[in-house]
Amino acid sequence: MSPEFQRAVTALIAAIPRGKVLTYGRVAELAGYPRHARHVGRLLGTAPQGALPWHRVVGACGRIARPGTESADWQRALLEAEGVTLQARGTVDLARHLWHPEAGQQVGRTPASA
DNA sequence: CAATTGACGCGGT
DNA sequence: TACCGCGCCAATT
Repeated sequence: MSPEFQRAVTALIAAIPRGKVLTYGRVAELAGYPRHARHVGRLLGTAPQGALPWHRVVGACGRIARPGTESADWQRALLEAEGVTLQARGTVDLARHLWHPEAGQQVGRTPASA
């Protein structure tokens, strides 16, 4: 995993607005590394906790990762605290809170040659 | 060097 | 709707 990947992903997640969320796959894709959804998860797992709003990253269908763990419960609490409407199953309503990054806000792979 | 795992994702049964 | 399997890409053992 190149440090660039980590930089792009962490920066991207850190850029997620409050009350919005992104899916692992989306983060990887926006960071410039499609199919690297798992690596995003791995990165968050290895990344220092409290360093970035990892709670704004959810599964493909708005599902919270590792259900049953304290982390999952904590994540839900954080999301609700941000005003994120959770569906009955405890999943995030992506239709309402999926972050739609605007062009120019791309954090990963900064076009230095632009 | 080969096998297994992992904060994932999608399709099939 | 719930459960199972396969694909992905790197890291670890």
